[in-house]
Amino acid sequence: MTALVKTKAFENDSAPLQSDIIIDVGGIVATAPVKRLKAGETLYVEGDNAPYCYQIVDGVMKEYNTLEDGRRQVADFYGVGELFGISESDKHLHTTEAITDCAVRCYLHDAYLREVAASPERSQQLLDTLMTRLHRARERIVMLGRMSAAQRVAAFLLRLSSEQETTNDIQFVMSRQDIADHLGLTIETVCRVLTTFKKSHIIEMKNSRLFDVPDINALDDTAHGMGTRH
Amino acid sequence: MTALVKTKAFENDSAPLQSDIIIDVGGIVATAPVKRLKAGETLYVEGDNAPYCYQIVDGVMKEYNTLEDGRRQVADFYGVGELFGISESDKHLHTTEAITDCAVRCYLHDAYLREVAASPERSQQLLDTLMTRLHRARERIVMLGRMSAAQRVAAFLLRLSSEQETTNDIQFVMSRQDIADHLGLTIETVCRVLTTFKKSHIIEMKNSRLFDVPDINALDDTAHGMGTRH
DNA sequence: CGTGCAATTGAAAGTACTCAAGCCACGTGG
DNA sequence: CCACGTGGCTTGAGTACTTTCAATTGCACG
Repeated sequence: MTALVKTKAFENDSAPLQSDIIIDVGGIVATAPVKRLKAGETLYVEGDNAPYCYQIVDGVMKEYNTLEDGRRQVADFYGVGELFGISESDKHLHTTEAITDCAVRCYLHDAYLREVAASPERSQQLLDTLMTRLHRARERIVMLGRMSAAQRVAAFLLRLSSEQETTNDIQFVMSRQDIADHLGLTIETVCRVLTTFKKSHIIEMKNSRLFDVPDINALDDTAHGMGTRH
Repeated sequence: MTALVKTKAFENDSAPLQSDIIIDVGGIVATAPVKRLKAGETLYVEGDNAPYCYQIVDGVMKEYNTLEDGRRQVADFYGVGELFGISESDKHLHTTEAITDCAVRCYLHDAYLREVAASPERSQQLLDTLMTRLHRARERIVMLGRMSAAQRVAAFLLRLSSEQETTNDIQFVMSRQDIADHLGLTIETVCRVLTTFKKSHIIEMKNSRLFDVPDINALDDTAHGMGTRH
């Protein structure tokens, strides 16, 4: 349950990072350097050599592909504790960029895999991570293939909501463009759907990145209920 | 390089299965029972307990999800040699059905994972399989999120083409409905796109499931070229 | 108070969908 | 042998939803 919400990173550099969430994946945590990124900074680009894989210590990152014509498809957002860049064999297959200021632990790819191979538990752990990612990807395939704009946005809000323990609020860090690129929609459609939700009193917009959801079930109905594709 | 093409399974039950392609994944091949399925038969349904994972010995299968309203999203097609059902933790997450007559080797899920855990190479092998699946899934996410109907169909034909070593022909076993459910389109849209391709002389339809592609580059251009979503 | 970027709204166009009907190959029964 | 029914595929007409293009508004910042 990672939170794709704003954290207070860098407000005080001596403040403890949320490293209690970090599992020592290979006994290599101690030696793994931590890299800090400013919001908007790119960690690596699709096609780059992939000597490292990474685990988020603080912040939120997005992983995306750019098409020939400049459109983007955001594969996933990662929050604190999540590992990424591991599934790339040799070259990175995505571009990964910090949405907020971030801190990431860098593991040498080879060393990491060696550690994994040497330990059944760690192997199992990585296997679980990959399987989870695969499930997430498959869910998104269903979403992109078969759900309407309203359903996609509702499902996305639901995901955000489930990832934070706050009562009824949804606070998030990604832009409308990021959301659109994640859901396979345009920014305008995302806006219009949100406006519709607001008018239907499914959500209340405290500000453009902080919503209140008085009745989460209404949102859930929207995500799963009627509304064919198109 | 699995072939999602018609095989001559069951024409002669004593004919050697294409088991030369089968890698002995765990020394458990010898003891793994082989199950035979008629075309259209369901191996397991979403939500079933998942005691086994499977590897295709012969035939082509499809793995899909059914939505509340009856629409389907085909996650993937599997051909000879491919392993599936492994990423499910406890319950199956998809329904899997034989498209052609099939033969599948059944591995006890737990035993298989134990074998994997005990062997670094096998572990690596499974890791590779999962990573490949993840890449495939991500490619499909881009496709479903950002590509037009024509691009999706072209990309699908390209995949089929690359999976068979025949000169210019594309022979396949899945129905228009399967294709539509795989690409997130309707059966009518698939037909119309194919008709367009035929009129543009990008393909020639020898019969409804056997096409000729005189110029594969034209198809490639269609898959990657212009044609925004909507 | 202007500047710049993000978000929102409007109007028009386009793509893919729905519904409905026609076509074709094939198997069955008279 | 042929009429008939079935299932898969194709085509047509009209519609609905999303996109595109073009402003406009809102908000933070200097």
